[in-house]
Amino acid sequence: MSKLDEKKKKKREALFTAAFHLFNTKGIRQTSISDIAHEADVAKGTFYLYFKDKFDLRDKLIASKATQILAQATKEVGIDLDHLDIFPFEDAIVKIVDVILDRMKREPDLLRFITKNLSWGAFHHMSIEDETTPDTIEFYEGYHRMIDASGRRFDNPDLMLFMIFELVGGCSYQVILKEKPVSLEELKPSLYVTIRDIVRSHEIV
Amino acid sequence: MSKLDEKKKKKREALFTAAFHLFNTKGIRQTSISDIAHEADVAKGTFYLYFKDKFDLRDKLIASKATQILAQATKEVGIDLDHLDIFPFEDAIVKIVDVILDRMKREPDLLRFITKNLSWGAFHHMSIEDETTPDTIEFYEGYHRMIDASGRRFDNPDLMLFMIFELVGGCSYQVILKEKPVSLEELKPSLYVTIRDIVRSHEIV
Amino acid sequence: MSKLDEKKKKKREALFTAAFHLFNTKGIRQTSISDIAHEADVAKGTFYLYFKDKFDLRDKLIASKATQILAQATKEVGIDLDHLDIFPFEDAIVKIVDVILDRMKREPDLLRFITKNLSWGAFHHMSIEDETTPDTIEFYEGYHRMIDASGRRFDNPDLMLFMIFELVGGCSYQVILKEKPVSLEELKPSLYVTIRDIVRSHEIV
Amino acid sequence: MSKLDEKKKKKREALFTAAFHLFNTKGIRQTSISDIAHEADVAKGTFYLYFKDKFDLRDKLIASKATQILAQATKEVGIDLDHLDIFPFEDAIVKIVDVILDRMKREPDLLRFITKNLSWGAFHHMSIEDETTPDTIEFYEGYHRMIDASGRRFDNPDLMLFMIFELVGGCSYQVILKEKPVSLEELKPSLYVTIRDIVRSHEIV
DNA sequence: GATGAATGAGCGTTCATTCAT
DNA sequence: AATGAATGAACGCTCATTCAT
Repeated sequence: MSKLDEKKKKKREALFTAAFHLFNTKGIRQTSISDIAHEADVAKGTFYLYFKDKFDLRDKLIASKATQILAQATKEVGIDLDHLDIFPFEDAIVKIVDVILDRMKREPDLLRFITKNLSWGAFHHMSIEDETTPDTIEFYEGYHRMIDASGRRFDNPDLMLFMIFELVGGCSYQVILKEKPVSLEELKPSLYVTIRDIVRSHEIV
Repeated sequence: MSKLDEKKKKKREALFTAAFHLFNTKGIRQTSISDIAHEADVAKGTFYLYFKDKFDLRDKLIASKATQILAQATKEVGIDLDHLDIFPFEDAIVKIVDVILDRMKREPDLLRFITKNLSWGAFHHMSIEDETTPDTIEFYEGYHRMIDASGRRFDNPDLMLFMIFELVGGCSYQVILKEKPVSLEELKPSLYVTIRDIVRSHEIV
Repeated sequence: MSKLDEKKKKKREALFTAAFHLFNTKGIRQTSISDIAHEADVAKGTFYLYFKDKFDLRDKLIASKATQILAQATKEVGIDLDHLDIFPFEDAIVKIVDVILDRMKREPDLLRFITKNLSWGAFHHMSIEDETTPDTIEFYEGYHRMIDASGRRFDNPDLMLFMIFELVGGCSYQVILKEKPVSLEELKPSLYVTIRDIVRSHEIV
Repeated sequence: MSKLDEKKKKKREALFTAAFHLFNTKGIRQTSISDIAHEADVAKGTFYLYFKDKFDLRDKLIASKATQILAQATKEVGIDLDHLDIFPFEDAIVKIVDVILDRMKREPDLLRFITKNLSWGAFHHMSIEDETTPDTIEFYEGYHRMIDASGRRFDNPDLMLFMIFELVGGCSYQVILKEKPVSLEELKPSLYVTIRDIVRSHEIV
């Protein structure tokens, strides 16, 4: 990568960082492009060299963050697709969710930002675009490979994932950020039982 | 109610209707107070006699709509709190959800508007404020009375409701509005099985 | 007219005056709406209550000025439509042109502003809109009445007027503002001869 | 001419062509230097190596186009300055105008562009600058040579040319582009009669 | 000479809010 | 209570111009 390209990457990164901070601090609506540029230490016009507008930036930011979270969680769990029998499928899913929830607990800003904006649709079609990094694996693909490796059959794996996704997403926001109606540690057992129920109820025996 | 009070009620209603229409048509951000006043056929200044600002109106609109939906659904299902044994508790919940989902299917605007904004927190603390009408029953209270009447015991009824709420809310948005990843009719069986699973897993036997 | 309407009229007038001055001083391109509002002593936002944008104002200004000039000139010449035989048709036209040229000489700003923008098309279709004042007569109509009253016949009165119009308009700009290639007094005889030639060449004998 | 000079000429030409196209398509005001550079396939910075700004380019473009039109028309008419008696002076002028009008009819973009911007002053002082090509003759000079060759005397040849110029310029714009108030073919006879009238009225007998 | 990333002043426009009527 | 003209801060965005490469 040339020196100039590196500098461009830096600027883009700076805008990302600044925007993420401001979106979380003041909310997206109260954050002006001026604010972002100022915080990123670039001129206002520079913003427009990288993003169409505030919402373009937001979308790219979400895609980038969400992909990264999923990739990192999957990696951290250390699933071995070749020996998934040791590791029952449900356990793998629950573990990934657990890792993600813990991370969200540590980084509530990330949660606040992601949950408000990420949905199944966005996720499903998320073209990881130019945010792809070497260690990014496409989560959705990985999920299907996990199912194949598990040797089990499900009537509608997409629906199954979707329901887990929405359940986890919906619950975690309230619980982690407001501790309402219960704390995260209180939620987990119930949540994981339900995840297992969802998996079980979709299995074809 | 005096003539004047009636006229005021009308203005307020007109503002509600106009706002609901515009929020759904152009989105809340692109809707100005000017737009709302214009569509409601009142002067701009009049808006401020009824609402603090656009978001005040939105919040009151949500509370009003959500309460009304829940109340109407509960009523339509015709639960007899004195004979809930005839009517197993899970069936009551599922029925209510079913009625709501069907209504949302018919009124996607309502869904779009509500889901984007309503969450457990909002719901739980929803001060029904001045929107209460004689036939509005507080859903949350009703829920607890249903549990009492069922004669069964649950470890954390609030958490149980919360999980059902988030699951249904999260899934319905995507499914009804985008038919992704499945159609509403395909979702229902899985969803209802999971709701029953949630109820069962919270029961103390 | 109510007091409020009067105030509105004043504001509009102030914007007109300010814009006319600035357009002539700095040119239309270099004049910002901010400038106009500032000079008119109104807030920037007020501008938009009266005009769509700078060019809307310009168009209305042109229509207003042009109509007024033509009306005033026609009036000043004191043509008696009932006794146009005393006053040969050519003489009437030349007299009107003469009055206008003299006025333009006195008010070069007006010339600068009008000539750059006014053309046959604009003139012909000039809906005098809301600029109409009691003493404004539609020049175009008046022209046709003059022809009728003259008792003479022309093959294409519109073309005749058009040619005179373009000739006078084109020549006057350069001559009055730059005194190139001749002075106004040197131009007049040639110009009037040509106007008479144009009239003569269109007459059906 | 060296290879490098040729390349430079090409760039300049490309900028001219791009600008002419864009000025006609979107209007001069809506055309940015960025647009021009992009369409000409050169970098934005390169623009400044050839022109001071947008208006510098425009002026040079006008000069170039106008000169070329006049030169080409004069050439096409094939006036023989040594035998102008065969070819009465009026006929020469009318012929040149005729050739130009026909060309404008075929290339309305050219007309739109030229007329809006060219006037006697611009023309008279048009320093043909670096646009001169071997076959370009200075029209203004040529005009005076034509008069000399005709053996006739005029009181003010410059004024005469000026009036013809403004008359033709003013009329052609409306007529060719809008066909108002008459078509080009309907205009021509009247226009040519008036041109001859102008010439005659300036002749010293 | 050519490039195009970066700049930042400046523009048009919107709009919540006020207040005299 | 109702109005809607007036305000002016604030915003998104453009773009001519510069300059390091």
